[in-house]
Amino acid sequence: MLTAEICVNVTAKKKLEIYTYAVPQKFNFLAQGWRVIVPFGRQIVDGFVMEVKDTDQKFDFELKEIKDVVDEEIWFTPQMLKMASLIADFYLCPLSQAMSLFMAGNHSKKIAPKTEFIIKPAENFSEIKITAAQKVFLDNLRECGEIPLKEVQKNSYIIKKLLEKNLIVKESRRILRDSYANVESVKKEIELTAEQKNAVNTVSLYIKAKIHAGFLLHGVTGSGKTQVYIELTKIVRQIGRRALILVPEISLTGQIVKNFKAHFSDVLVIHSKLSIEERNDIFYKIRKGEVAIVIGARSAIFTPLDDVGLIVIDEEQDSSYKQDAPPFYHAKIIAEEFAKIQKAAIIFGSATPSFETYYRAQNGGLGYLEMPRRISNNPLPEVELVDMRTELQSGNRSVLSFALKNLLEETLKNHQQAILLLNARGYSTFVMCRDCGETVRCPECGISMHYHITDKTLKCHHCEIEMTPPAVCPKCGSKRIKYFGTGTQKLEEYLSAELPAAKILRMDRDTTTKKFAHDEILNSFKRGEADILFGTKMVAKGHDIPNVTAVGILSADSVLNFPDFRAAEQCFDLITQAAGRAGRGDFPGKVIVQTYNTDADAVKFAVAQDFKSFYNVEIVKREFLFFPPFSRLVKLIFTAKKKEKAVDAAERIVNSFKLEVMQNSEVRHEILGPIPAVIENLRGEFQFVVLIKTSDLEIVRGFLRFHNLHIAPNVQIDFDPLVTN
DNA sequence: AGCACGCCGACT
DNA sequence: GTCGGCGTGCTC
Repeated sequence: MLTAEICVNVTAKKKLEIYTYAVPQKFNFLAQGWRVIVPFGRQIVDGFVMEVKDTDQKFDFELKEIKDVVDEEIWFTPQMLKMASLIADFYLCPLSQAMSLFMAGNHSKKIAPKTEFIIKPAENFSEIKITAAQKVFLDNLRECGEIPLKEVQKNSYIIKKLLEKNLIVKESRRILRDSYANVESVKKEIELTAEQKNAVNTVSLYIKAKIHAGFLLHGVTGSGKTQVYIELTKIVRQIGRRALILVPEISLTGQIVKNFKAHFSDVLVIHSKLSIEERNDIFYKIRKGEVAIVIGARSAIFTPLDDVGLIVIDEEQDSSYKQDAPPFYHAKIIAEEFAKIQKAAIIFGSATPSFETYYRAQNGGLGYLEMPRRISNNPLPEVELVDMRTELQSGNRSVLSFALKNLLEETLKNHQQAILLLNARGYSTFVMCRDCGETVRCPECGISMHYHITDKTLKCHHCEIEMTPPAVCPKCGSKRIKYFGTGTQKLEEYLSAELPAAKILRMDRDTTTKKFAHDEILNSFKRGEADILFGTKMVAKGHDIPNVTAVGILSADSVLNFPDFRAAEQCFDLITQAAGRAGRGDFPGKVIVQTYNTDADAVKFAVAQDFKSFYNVEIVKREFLFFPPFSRLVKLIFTAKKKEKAVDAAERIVNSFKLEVMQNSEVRHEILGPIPAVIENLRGEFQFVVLIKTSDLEIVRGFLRFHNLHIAPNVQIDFDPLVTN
């Protein structure tokens, strides 16, 4: 009897996840890597074939039969299976969860490829008499080779007759969708700077020799990192290997995709907004070897792409490379493992590298390639710091300082463009009762709700809950309810009032829900259809618009106030990125940074555009506090309906860790907590956080396994968390 | 995820 | 004594 070992794809964490199923005769072609649909308990779930055996073994239970197959071909290559098991081991997650990363969403239904009918001339046919019209049609078809049926529908009678006479045949053909097929761009041959050449030459040695090596490409904004990626991809193509380019978000892919498409024909783009069906088509093309270059957001590492010679992680410090749901993977870590397996070069590109990456580059873990100058020797923009406290004292209660307002007016007069960054969307950022000080908070998670003026609702930006604003204060009954704080919607109103001549364009999550909304907004701005682009941090990233000469950062410290050890690093990054949008063309740029916190190192050094000094100051604190890069972090999140239960479970683990690991360990560990999570009560569940800092991740992993935390239902494990609370 | 099994508090 | 609370375990 034919049996299959199936890894069942159910969300629960369990001890066992491989089950034996009977293979019905009609599926006797099944082999490792197929996706199938199986009955499991009372449910119907999808599963992955790990092994097929022909056995006469007796089972003390009755085997169930595989119900159906999902795809038309094997889904998982051996390479993908290897990566999945690596991920499961590293992140202590179920294998099925790791394997699910290599698919578009979960689906326990068959996916039919999109097909169309084509007609083509029959190969063997006997000469028979046909009408003149039929002959014309047939000759034309022989000329073309094949024609989709729907394009010649008006000739349906002729086609019917020709089919009857066996002179043509009808076949179904798979259609492969590609929403980026029509992206076009002009190829520009550019003379590389000395630093670009040096970077290309260094890395290309490893690419040509097919030796794994990692590099930090540390280039200031506008130094031409993309061109380095393109030159290296050319070398990869010359030796017949493939390239994988990871970018943080879809908003960023537009620019890079265009640049790559100008140089290469076999580029494909992957991101999470593609439909399941289109993603399937893309995987099909990759498996068939028709694709040499894949560009995409973090999930683009989960493809069948093989024989990869180069992996690029652009803007490697970006937080979107980390998944914020189990298994909490970081694309950087997975990409580097993939690079080792492939013997590929991996490049981490950034203007403001993460401290972990920079530290590795300083200590020999990565090659260090520096590009401290902009291309064509454009100067970095001039940056001015404005203290909003003195602004307030001199009677300016507006969100725009005098200096920034002047700069905007000046920019408009010169027919140049400006970008404004404000890290809050909605109209007002909080709603408060003037009499008792009560603020409206989200009933699910407890963070303050933002007022949105377009639909006159309060929205929680964390769990997207909406409600109508209260007419009277729910606590004291007062009618004196007021809206405070400025979000992008209020800024829009303010800009129209203060600068009536300016055409303005808003970009935040509310205006970019559609598939290509980012590109549309940025392209419109690039064509000069607006003078000012303003919005949340997505306005700060990646794009290259030569006519932008002014940048305003309305509240640089909004990031700084997060209670997290990486807050300063992120604040520095945001200011640098935003400032980097200015002065990329023929005119020099000017940046105004507004802050209430002029003394903060992150703000000071970002204004001076001095990454290295900032790093040198900040890294000392990291070492003292035993934070990364001096330790690895593991965050445990304990959840329970009753507060005491979550706390008890967390405390037991903290005590065990101290007793079993810290007391007799030769290397340094620290454990903090349990502390209530920032959002303590999420959907009626209490969350408590325990943070482990360690110099040996393997020891911690062993401890977690020993206590079965990886299969405990009320615990989430986050390796290398981005935030500690 | 669902659903059965099983061990402790409030009721006819 | 029993009805039902939901904590725990199982699904080839």
